Amino acid sequence: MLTPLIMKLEHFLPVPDQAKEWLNSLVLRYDDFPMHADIIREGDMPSGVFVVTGGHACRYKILPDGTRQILDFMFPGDMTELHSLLLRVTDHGIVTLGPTTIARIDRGRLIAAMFDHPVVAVALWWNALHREAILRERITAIGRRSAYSRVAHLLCEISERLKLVGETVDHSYRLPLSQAELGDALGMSEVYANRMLRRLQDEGLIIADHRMLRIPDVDALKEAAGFDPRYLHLEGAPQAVRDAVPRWN
Amino acid sequence: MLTPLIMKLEHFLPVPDQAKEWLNSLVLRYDDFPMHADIIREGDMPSGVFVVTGGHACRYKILPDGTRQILDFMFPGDMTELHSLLLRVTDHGIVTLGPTTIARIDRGRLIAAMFDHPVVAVALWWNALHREAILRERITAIGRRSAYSRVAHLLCEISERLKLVGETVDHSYRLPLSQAELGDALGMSEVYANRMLRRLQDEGLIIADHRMLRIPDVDALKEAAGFDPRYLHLEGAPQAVRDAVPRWN
DNA sequence: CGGGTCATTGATACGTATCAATGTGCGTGG
DNA sequence: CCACGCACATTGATACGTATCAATGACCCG
Repeated sequence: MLTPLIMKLEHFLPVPDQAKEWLNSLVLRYDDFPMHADIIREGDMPSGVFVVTGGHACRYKILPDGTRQILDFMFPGDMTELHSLLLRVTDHGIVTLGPTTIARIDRGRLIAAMFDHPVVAVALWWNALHREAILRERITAIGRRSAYSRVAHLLCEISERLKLVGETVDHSYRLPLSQAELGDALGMSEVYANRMLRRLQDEGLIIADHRMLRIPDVDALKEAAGFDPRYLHLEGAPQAVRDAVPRWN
Repeated sequence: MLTPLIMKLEHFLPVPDQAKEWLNSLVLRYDDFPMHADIIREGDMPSGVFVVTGGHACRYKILPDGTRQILDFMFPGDMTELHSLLLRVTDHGIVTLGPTTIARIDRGRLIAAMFDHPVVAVALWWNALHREAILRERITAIGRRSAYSRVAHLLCEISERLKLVGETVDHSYRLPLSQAELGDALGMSEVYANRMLRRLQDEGLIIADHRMLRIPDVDALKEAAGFDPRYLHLEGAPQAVRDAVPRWN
């Protein structure tokens, strides 16, 4: 079931039951991947659209010298774009962070029938803008924030994103990353990522045990991170869009 | 006229004359801005869609400590997304780098009538993917490349992007940036950006005078940059899309 | 119970920021 | 037409953030 995707879209705009069923009907099949399995390799002919329905993955690039940059995370509800239709090769790979389930989507029907379900089309469009905003914020973080703030910032972002799909319980969640992966995502070394995490703990901003993370004082962590959640655009659709929905059905 | 936008889209897919006229008919008016003028300020209610038709601008964010990160450049032919329709506030500003002309687009007609011109819809979609790929590559560069490679890489990217809209003459072009702006785009200080440019010159990889830039040996510069142009997706539409176009008209 | 992945810590090297000063070109007003 | 001011480029000296290397410890799974 595409439940996480629907949960996410509903934060933007209420999705009618009929459209939910339609979305679910686009699933061709579900595939399970083990930890650290490539779903897409850079330079592949892009494959179809898919949605993460369980587990966690990330987009990444490998540089000539072998280092890796993680570009973005894919949590439940996150999906790939239509690269598959419009491009000849992918410019990045996607790898699982742990055991992961994806739903493969019928691309043709998705495109063709989005016209029949404008609510969904609009919600997916919002989703694309949301994703792009996350990329921009990552650029800002890596370019201009200290390592310390960057780690804090990413922890805030992950918290918000997991909350969208119900993977947090009051400001604590299971962090689906190793410290090496955290470093690769933030453009720093594994060792330094460790030190920044440690400092956040020592200062009481987070409580981490194994990979369970608790944020005792959200505002304090946001302060350290310079985190302003507006870039995630979680306020829901503007009134003009809500007003237009009935006309679309 | 939206000539630069059309030039760019045609690198992806031939655009019928009729669709070109239609695109041009969407322009509500043209606005001129002087150097260093804000077109959009962060936190504004997003304004409509616009296309840069002359001059150069950039998207940016300002951090709490006053530093700036430039997120992306907007060259002729580059346009804003439909933030205006779906979001409540913008998450970044847009400022001109020099005197700049923009074409304001009739958003309503753009959306409504894209259905009538699927070729344009698809080309604009490609354009969005192209832009997103640039953001991902910037993350990679800032996160994992040395300052030296980053500068070289950006010079390569700008060269390719300006070539798309006819602003290069065999591997030389006018760089529309100050060194401070270069630093802000690449997450480094102005002083260090200067030093890396200088080193590129000393090593004969670029020839720069004022803001005219010549690349005497493109392959050498690409080598230093670790630049692989595939991420720009300039190969044009896959055959499947080209085949579908006649059906859409 | 052994081997592997992941977390942790210390010592040291190096890339890049910062501060401060000087140089260069250019537009503007007197 | 010159002189001034201003933005931008350049350079040197120094401080500091972060990478790297290397070793040890903790945990998990088969």
